[in-house]
Amino acid sequence: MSKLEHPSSPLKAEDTDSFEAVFGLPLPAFKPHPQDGISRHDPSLGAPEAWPQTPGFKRRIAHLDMDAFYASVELLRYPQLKGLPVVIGGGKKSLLKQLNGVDPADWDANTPLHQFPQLKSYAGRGVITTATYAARSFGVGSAMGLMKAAQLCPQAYLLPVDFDQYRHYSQRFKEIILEICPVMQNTGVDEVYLDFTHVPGGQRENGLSMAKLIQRSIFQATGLTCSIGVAPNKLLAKMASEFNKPNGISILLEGDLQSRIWPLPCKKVNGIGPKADEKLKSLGILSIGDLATRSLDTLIASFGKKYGAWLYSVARGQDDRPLETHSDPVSMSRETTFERNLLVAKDRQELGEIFTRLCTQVSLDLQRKNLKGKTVGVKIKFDNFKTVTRDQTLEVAIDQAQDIRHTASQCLKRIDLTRRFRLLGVRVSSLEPKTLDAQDPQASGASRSRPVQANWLGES
DNA sequence: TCTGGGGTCCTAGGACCC
DNA sequence: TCTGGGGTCCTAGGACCC
Repeated sequence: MSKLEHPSSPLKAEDTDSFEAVFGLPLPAFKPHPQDGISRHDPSLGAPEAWPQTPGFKRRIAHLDMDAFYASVELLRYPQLKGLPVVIGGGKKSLLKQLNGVDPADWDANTPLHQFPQLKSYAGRGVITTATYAARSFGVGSAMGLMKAAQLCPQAYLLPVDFDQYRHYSQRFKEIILEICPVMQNTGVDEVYLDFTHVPGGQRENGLSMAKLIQRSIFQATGLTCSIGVAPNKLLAKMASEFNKPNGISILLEGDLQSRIWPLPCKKVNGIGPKADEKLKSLGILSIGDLATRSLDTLIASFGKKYGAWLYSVARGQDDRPLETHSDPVSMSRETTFERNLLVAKDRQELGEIFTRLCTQVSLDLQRKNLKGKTVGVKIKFDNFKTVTRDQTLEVAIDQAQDIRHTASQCLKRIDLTRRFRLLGVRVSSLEPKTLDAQDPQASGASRSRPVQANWLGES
């Protein structure tokens, strides 16, 4: 932190002069901050959608990733757990409550350690969502079953997920960022892409100054740390943000491709998952450098036209995707894994209640976002983990729970349910904004035309 | 006592239309 | 009477991401 240029050093002339030369405007949306004199974005003047591609400007794209976000937020609330192994788990709240008789709602910064449940006293389904770094050193991590984690680290404390809290901190750190760099792409609660290219000071030290400023501003405002990678594009920035975790910054230049990217295993690329990685390995391609030795034709022959061509460009560090500063939701869904596998013939009542609850939740989610959708679908995961989906598209978009439930039960009828299953899900897609015109007769059309008949659960 | 929940995007076949 | 060829929409499944 000793070499910080911000906030004390004045803005250099080149930062603004070139901006003015390009836009013919004196930095309309930026003005010096009264405290440090650094130009900050003024939200009241509106944010640009994206920077223009400008010859002479080095594209400087950052990827910012909060460190162990959920777990770190929990540690802010329960500092007595700091330094100890803690996992945030998908266990049901009621289960956690049973473990030691203390309701998580009653925890606070003074709760003694013995009132937090530990993995060793947990029995049931569920996986880890996030683990603190102390817990990760035992080999436990995201997506691992809680029971398996209990074997590796029985003394780890187990906390329930609290999405409201995470969303709150998510908004907070993104507000901080937007004050400094207004071109931001949301890619989840705990990470964003940023475009420093034309932000005043964004080119300084190839983006290091700006990354430091953002990192420190977030820490001062929230007490949370993050890691930032800055590179010529999103592909490389994403990888760079992992180089120096936690609380690190990595700056990647064009010339660093061979030395810093090629040695990495293919799996590190955002978009190469377990399946593709297996296939690459079977072809003798272990590292990104290996990938770069293969011809375009070879890769297309093995992976298809689109994915093969994408792999070819990935190996060369090429990626010209712009940041997407807006996105409309495509679908909304709710699903749940039961505490035990259920059978329609035996568990009709329980399934009916779960089904209704899922439809109601999706309906409320849609209404909260002022959306409705034309396609309704269901998902079943059987006891053997085979997943099937069915969906149906309606003439009119809907958002009411009973309409969703009616269409979803039509879908369920098309699935053979003589086998036990572990998960039920309900989804609405083909979303469109809800018209605010209350007079619209179509708004309740689906409900009106709904035939009254027994559905798959034998209810009316 | 294996294996969550909420998403996005892609593919591929069939229906249907011009 | 051989295989015409676009285009779009719908559906099911699957890979991948956080």
